[in-house]
Amino acid sequence: MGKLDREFYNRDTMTVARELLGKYLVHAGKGCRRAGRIVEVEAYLGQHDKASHSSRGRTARNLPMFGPPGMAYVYLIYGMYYCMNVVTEPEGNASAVLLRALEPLEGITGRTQGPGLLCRAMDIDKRLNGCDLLGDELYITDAVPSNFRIVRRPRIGVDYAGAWAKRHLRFYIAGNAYVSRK
DNA sequence: CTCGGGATGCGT
DNA sequence: CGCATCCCGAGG
Repeated sequence: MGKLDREFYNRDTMTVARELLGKYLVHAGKGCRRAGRIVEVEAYLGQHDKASHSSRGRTARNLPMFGPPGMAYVYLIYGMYYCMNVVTEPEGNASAVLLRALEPLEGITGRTQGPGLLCRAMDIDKRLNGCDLLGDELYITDAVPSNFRIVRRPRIGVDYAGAWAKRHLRFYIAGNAYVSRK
């Protein structure tokens, strides 16, 4: 299974989000390897998206979002969990896809239903912020083809974002047991 | 510098 | 619904 290349990420964010479903997220750490199948994601559509961290312009935290596609944007939330995004679209568009849930494949002990648990189970934290997903530590690979239906729903936890909160930018694999908040 | 709140998850 | 727990980002 090949690693996804730069051009995969350098596309329309909703397309990347949908196509990430079913792919494999791999964290090859020191001596241990963790992997899971991506089953739930959310799209964040650039600076005009009021729910996006990039909506108030470039800041210290969201810097990776403004960089080239194919990089990881990892941030701390509520003082105790990390969330991982993959940066999409050409540099400067400040768009990304949040990885919300995985189906465990390899080396995973904890739960993976939800962005915070996903990062904990995959041992993903601030150290991996800005990491290139075309490198050898953290990356996403193609998967064996499988048929599934994709469900679209409003994103979780962004009620403050007005009209943007209503848009169906959360995507998940229909019927999958590892999807959060079904 | 202070201060309010957050792309969460868990227990009540 | 409350809360843990801490960093970010806005404002003075």
